[in-house]
Amino acid sequence: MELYDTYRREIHKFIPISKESVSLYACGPTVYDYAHLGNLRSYLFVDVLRRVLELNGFQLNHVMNITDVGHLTSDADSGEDKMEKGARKQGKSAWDIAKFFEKAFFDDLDYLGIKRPTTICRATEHIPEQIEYVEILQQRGYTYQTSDGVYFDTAKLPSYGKLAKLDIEGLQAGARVDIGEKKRVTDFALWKFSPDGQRQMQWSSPWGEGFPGWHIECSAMSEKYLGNKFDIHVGGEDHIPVHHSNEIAQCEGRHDHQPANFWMHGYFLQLGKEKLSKSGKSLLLSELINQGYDPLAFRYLVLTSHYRSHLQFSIKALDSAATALKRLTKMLSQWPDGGELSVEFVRQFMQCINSDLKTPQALAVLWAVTKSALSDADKKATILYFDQVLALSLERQPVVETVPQAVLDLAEQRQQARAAKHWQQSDELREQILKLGFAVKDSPQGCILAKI
RNA sequence: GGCGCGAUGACAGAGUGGUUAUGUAGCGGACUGCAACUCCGUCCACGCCGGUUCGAUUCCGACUCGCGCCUCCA
Repeated sequence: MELYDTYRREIHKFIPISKESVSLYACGPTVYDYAHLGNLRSYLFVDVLRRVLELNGFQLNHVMNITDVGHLTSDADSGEDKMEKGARKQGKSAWDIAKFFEKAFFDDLDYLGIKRPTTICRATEHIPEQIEYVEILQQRGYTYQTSDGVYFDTAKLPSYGKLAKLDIEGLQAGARVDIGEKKRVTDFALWKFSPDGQRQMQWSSPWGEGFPGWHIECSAMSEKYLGNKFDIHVGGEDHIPVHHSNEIAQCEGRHDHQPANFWMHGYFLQLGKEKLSKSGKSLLLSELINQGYDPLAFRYLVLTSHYRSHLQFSIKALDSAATALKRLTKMLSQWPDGGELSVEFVRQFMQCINSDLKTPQALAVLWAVTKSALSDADKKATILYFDQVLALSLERQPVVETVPQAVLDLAEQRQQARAAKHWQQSDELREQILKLGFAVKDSPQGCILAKI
């Protein structure tokens, strides 16, 4: 299979380091708030990647971090701590906040059919590893200290910023934030001293009481669980210029090479003209579920676009995805089991997904199967094979609704009216049933009631 | 201000130097008491101006517009 590597800006054949398993590190959430739909798109991308690798026969060693340390509100290493701010707002401890939003995050992943990583690691549970990492960088001469922390000296690394094609001079000139005591705009904190007053989260270190910088946790934990060279590192596109550039710098500072063979990035979901963000506009999966949407309709919508292009979210687009998904599950539920895979369609499907995860084309293959000359049983078997990657739960039976007695009574009355050809009365009864939230569909076997 | 990316039909979104996905919506028809569902058929596109070419939506250049990052962010 072939995957796009941001570092080389090219598609390359994927060859794992070990035949035993694929090592995959995914940047996880900072758990100080709910994940919005944009965040979730990124985890859907990782899930598709993982399922495609698995369908190709690879075992996965999938590690994801949970950033439960506060850090600061800006990459300029200044401003207020997000976690502590959230804690103060809600009157809870920073630790409680982290635990609460971590659970909410995994609930969302479950709704979307996203597989859990094989290893989940929390930043607060790996403080010694992070301190050790900084110590080694210090010994190797890549750090300097200011009044508020220990910083990585990016000037010591000629290759700094290659991933993002950063123009250091340009950044320096165009910087919109005060760089404080930092020597260079791209320098970043490895360890921060506790500011005035006590923080809820702080630890002792060779440099004093404080807390780790944002980027060091990923370097320390990926190395602990996957070694200093692993197969794939994934994250959102926003991580390219800062977070991942800094992770590479840290690894090069310690090992003289960058940590991953492939860097893959999921692109943003956009809401109209506005970008989703945690501080500004946000849209939650739980809101859609409360409005009656199947969460997997969102998954379908995400699959209709390629992970490396922006996706314009709208309720209209979600509706069209929901309709398409409903039609598919309905079709599948009416087809018999026991069919055989279509070798040709499976080949086409694999060709799509193995070519840098082309899920839009893969869905087109799926629809081609539904319209093909195959038997219904073979169509079903083939499509369910695809569903190992799509994970749209296409095999589920349509939900059996509990219909209130009042609705059943009205439906019975309507049947009688229809039998008597009292069409006007029949239509009025249908209106009444509709107001109670049920649609009426007549069939030769009687009428079918479906919740709207 | 600096760096990068993109402009495809009503919407979302693929792809391609000539045969122009896919889904939803629309339209026409079948079915239905009327609908819904389903089925059959069908319309609509490649921002603008030049260039290369037998031929460009696809390649190159300018322009216009939009977006992302350089604050938080997936």
